[in-house]
Amino acid sequence: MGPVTLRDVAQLAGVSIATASKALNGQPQVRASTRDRVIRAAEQLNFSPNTLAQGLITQRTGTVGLLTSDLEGRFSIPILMGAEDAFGSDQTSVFLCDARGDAIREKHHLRALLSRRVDGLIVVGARPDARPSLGRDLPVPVIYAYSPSEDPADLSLVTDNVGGGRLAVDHLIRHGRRRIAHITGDATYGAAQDRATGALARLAEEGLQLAGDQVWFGSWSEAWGRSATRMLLERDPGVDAVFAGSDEIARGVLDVLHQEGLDIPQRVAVIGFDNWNILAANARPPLSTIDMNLEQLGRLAAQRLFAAIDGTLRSGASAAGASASGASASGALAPGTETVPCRLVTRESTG
Amino acid sequence: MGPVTLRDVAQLAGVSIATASKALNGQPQVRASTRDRVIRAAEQLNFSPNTLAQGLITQRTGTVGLLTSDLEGRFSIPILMGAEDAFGSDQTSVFLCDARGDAIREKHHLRALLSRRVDGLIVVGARPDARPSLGRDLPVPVIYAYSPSEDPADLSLVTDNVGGGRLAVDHLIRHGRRRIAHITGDATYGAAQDRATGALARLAEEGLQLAGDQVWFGSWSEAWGRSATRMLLERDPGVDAVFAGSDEIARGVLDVLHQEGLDIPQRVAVIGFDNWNILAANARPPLSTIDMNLEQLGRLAAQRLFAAIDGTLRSGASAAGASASGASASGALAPGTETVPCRLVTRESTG
DNA sequence: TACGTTCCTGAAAACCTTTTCGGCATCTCT
DNA sequence: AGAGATGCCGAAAAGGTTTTCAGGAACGTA
Repeated sequence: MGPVTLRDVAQLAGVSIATASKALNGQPQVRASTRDRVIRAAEQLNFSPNTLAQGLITQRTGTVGLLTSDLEGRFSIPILMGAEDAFGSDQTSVFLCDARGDAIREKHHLRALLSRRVDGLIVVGARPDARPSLGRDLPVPVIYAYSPSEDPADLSLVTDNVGGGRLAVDHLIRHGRRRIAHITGDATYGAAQDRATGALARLAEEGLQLAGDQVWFGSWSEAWGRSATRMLLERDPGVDAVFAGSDEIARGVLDVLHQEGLDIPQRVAVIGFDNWNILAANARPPLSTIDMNLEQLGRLAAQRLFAAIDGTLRSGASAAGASASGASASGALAPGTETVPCRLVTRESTG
Repeated sequence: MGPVTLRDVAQLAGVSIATASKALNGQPQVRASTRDRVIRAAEQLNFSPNTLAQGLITQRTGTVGLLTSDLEGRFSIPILMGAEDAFGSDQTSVFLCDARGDAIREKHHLRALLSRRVDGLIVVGARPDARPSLGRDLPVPVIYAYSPSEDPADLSLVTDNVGGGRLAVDHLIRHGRRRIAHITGDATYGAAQDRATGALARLAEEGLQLAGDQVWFGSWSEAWGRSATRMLLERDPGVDAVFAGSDEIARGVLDVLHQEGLDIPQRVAVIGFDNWNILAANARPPLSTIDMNLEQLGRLAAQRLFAAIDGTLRSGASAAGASASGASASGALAPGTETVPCRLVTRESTG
């Protein structure tokens, strides 16, 4: 006995397959009593429709592919969660594919997803810098999240790193800090540059100079946070606040400040970036930080994608005979780069 | 122009759909020259078969569901990665569903996955303790990873926490430590109990007592690691090694040891648990720890699942007429709980 | 030449659902 | 009572593939 099909339900209810289908899908042309009979039969048999067959005919599978290069990383997961709950579990299921940063594997996954007839794709990169586009002529809409696409014709959703940097420094200034340093990660990351840009802009508005007279670029590690802090204290012992480019770096900063016996936040305030909970919330003292709102970014990506899917379906249906203009489905997506603002999370490290 | 179908390929190659199908699937009853023509046509059109249609007829979708309750957590991700690469991206795609720890949402997801006709399921819990079974009469094989199922008829794959505890203490003993303390997390977690059990067993073999005369149960946080260490040092100042139940706790331990000016590892060695890289590798000094081999666990889960799927298909096919014994597909899985050993990762915190 | 093999190909059924459209019965209105 | 409208239902096609089975061609043999 295989799985129960619509035929079984129809038979039990004493109607045709067509009627059973209409009854279960809420089509109006079914008498109320008939509908009830069908629904009861379906419940009794614990019927659930075969989505493969549905997808085959409706040309819509209710699945999306999430193509990431950063599974172990902390970026794709919140995005995934945001996407998941925006889609709603009954409607849409998510295929998760990790390309491990390998372009070939990515192509493989892409092909597999397309042959599974996903309705759309979300691409999540491993770093916030631009990444190659999957191409313009895909049969489904694509959204790039976190890492923007290099092709401006694609729709990308990214964190507002400039705004985040500004937000961090603004917070420090509001707490009366005047001698603010910035220790951050790898200078080749656009995110590092952007955060520094935002920070400097806010300082300039206030007529302030950066403490230590430079942005301390290095690596995204606790060790770099430690050594940079030592150098900083040597060059500018009067520093009263540090904006760290990541929570990891901030942990290193805290560590050295403790060693030097400098009270936090009395003597020096510290703010991080990422709101990586395990690091920030457990720090001593708990770390104020900038949250990139990645879940919101994921939700937004899902919403945009949804809209695009509906759009292509409608336009695809109506334009089928009228136009054969372009195979691309991305027409439904307003191209460009959308920016999601950051959010300040205050804890005790800034008072 | 919709997606290219087998009909298009057949037409271009000048054969029937049936022949095209056989040619592409490596069926023997096709002349070599014909096969070539079909393959070239398929390549030229960039054909990829509609997996929905394939699944509909072969009764096999090449998809599995991964049902987790711990997405943001660090446990499901490595397992997911292990599963992903064991499946091989061309063959199998993974639906990822996060139930957020809610049983109702889990039911929802389960229903959705079944109606998508996944070939199998992997269930990953949020804590290492037993969780309710999804039930015995599911139409596909199910494997429980990390959290075992409460039903012994299911197949569960879990970490060997007892062995891990033993491994940690053994490592400390081999480095000449005799006064070993154990600070760990919530006593209601089976994992905490098991790790302690393993640790105590190894100590007993050596005729040693636990330093501080007790296992320090508390919470899985850095803060607890700090306060427990202070209490420990007060009660037993001569302690020369600490086995922490998690890397978070270990970070707290390190912190206080630094404050007290006790050299690590000279004066006190510290070992953690989890090998949570961001915490362990960046610690000062880098933290020795126990790795739970979660990726391997994921790979193993995928392999077992694969075997079960093949098994049910074959037996399902051959037994279809002969027997109508049970609807359950799990007959192909040897039930019980399989245990995956832990692995020692040595860094500088133990010398 | 007639017949039996062996090879290859194609028509058609099957998988399960949705949707269109024709048809029957029941009403409504004159 | 007859004509038209309305409400419900079912037959059938469609979606893209796999697989079975029948039949045609080519070949070898008697």
